[in-house]
Amino acid sequence: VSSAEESVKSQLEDPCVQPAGPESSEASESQPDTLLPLPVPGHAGLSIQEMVAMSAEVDTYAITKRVKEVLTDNNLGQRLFGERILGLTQGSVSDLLARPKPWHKLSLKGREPFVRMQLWLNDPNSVDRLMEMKRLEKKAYMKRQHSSLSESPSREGGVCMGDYSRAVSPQPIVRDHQPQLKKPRVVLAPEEKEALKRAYQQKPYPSPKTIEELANQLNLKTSTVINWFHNYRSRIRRELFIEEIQAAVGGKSGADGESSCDGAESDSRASGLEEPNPDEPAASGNPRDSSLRRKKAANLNSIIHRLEKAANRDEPHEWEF
DNA sequence: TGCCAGTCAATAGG
DNA sequence: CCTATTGACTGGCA
Repeated sequence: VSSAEESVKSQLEDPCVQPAGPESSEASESQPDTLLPLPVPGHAGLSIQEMVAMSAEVDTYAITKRVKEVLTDNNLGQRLFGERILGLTQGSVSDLLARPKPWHKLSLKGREPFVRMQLWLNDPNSVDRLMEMKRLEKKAYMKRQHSSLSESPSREGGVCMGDYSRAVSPQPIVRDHQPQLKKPRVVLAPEEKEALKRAYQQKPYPSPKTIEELANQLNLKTSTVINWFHNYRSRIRRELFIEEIQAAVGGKSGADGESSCDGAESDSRASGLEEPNPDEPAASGNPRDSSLRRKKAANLNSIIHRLEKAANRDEPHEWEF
């Protein structure tokens, strides 16, 4: 009812709206802390959380697609975008952009990054600002390199604004030895994963006892097995969501241009919910499962078909209130 | 407690 | 450099 709400709606809704006011409230560009809880410039001081709570349904798939285009078109990396715009790390951004969950399956927290992306896309100056940040980072980096070359590799004095990001400070370490005191990071062997997947298919929710056994057989810590099951379940679930979001279709008007169409045949057809079926890893083995990709591609055709169909029929949007 | 969602962050490929 | 993958962690729930 409030005008604020109206503004939020229009902002989030149309990927092409232009904010009336050329705000330009230059918002720092320093501490990550300054960026994150941003009150969203140009929005009556609304916090993203508030906006997230009010925002109408958003097409996460369309947004990520657009973001990917803009980033690649402008040579902007996920790290920069993630740290500066979303407040997330590169890996998270990659994951988010590659497998966005449908809006209705997201929690409030999970919607936040998408609202930020939408806002970012709607802001005509966003790209330039990011490029500027990139430039500054590079400059700072060069400066550091230079100073460490010409002088003692110690401090650089605060010559430049403390801009570069956060966790980029893996420095003080080395003080002592114990190079291995840093968790070795478990890397499961292909056969171990195979075994776990087999166990999963037999029982997605293994009892503590079963987990214990598996851990023993595979020589893994039980926590590793537990984590593996949690992760695997959620990732499988997510794959299903993705198919759902695409099939569900919200039939956005306009939509951007076509999409590439792979020339892949559609043999598709898969059993029920199998999933990256364990083909033969044998021989030279195939480290990465790409069968999922294939399957997804196969789905694409039907999805596109449905999208076109949906685009025809009018959409009964009814957010209201 | 166990589950899940969202992330982090190390690391493997390019 | 950059991106994709993935084991582990965190906070919320019930």
